[in-house]
Amino acid sequence: MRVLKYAILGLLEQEKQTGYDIAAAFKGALGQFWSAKHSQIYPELKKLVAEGLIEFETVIQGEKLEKKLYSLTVAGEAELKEWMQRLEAVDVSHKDEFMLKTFFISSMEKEEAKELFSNQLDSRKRKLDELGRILTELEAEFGSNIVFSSPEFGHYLVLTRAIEREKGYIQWLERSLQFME
Amino acid sequence: MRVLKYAILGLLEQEKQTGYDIAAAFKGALGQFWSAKHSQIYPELKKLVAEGLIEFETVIQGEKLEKKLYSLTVAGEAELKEWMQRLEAVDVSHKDEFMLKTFFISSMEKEEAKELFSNQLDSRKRKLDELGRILTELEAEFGSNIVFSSPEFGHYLVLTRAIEREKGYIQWLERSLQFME
DNA sequence: ACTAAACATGTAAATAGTTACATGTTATAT
DNA sequence: ATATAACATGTAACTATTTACATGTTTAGT
Repeated sequence: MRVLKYAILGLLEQEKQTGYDIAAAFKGALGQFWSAKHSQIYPELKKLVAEGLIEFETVIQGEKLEKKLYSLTVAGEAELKEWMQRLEAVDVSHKDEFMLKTFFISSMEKEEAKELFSNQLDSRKRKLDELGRILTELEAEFGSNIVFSSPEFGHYLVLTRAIEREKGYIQWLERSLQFME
Repeated sequence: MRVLKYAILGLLEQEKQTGYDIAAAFKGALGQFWSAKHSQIYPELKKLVAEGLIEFETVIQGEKLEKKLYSLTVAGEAELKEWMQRLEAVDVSHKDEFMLKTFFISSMEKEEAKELFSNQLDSRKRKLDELGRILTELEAEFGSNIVFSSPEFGHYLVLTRAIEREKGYIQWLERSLQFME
């Protein structure tokens, strides 16, 4: 499927940037739904250059640090657009190791299961707090007038989705814990 | 992490079964959160036998079809238990290609974006219907008295989680579409 | 001046997962 | 009888991803 290819094309469409910047982007809100390590990014960038979808200019940072600023070619823009418009089927298995354990819950003692769920609940709550803080920052910077045409609309949508996903998970964990009483 | 290893151990703890049965299990509710193809399952089974975590007896089906019924060894049971009790950190990136596209939504025309979201909404609604039917079947078979000690409690929890996940996704899609008006 | 964190780029080796190749048996419906 | 779907097991090749190895520069704080 080469999804990383499109992730990179999409990021470069927003802004000229280095491989390092791309790796950093995956550490933000985007990383909730897609990410890759630099060891995967650099070879992919090389491949995309070879395919003529992106190009780069070498820029000197400070005295001698050479960094590569990548940008989309016309062909790259076309490929990105084609992928964006594709209507793909919903993929089934969003892998989740915790839910795999849950499936096997009958092999556990009730107290063990409760501990497992409580611990997961704590982690999810902490993550929700963190996401809430990021949203607050975004709203502080752009106000509540983020609409379709705003460049940060995508960021906003992804954040709200991540937050609601956590909320849903938390509710389910709480109800499941009650169920175990 | 070798999660497939634990998926197999967990399934074998519930019941003696063949590689084919394991592949079939991933096509049910469990498959919403973990799955693997038979081409990954068979080599993993071989590896687990070599490690002494599972063993098999060859059974003749009909005239000459040899099938291998796998079961847990004592060591396998211990490994499964150890994994079940592990309190692991929530992993960040649950990869979702649609959300990746969403992040890049500002590169689209509004009408294109609406089509993308409407299409996703339809798929999600169809999936929700399907999951609802499976839950109805489960409740028809076991009634609403599925409690912690029931062997189908894990199945029930996983199904309810899958259903609520879809509901949350659908709500977010609907609100996002309204936002685009 | 010095140090630590952040910036910056790569490769190698291993593991995980998918698609394609390959084969044969058994049960069910017509 | 016969065809089809389901049962059953494997390997090969490729793609995707992670962990580890490897190196060097720049910026910001003390």
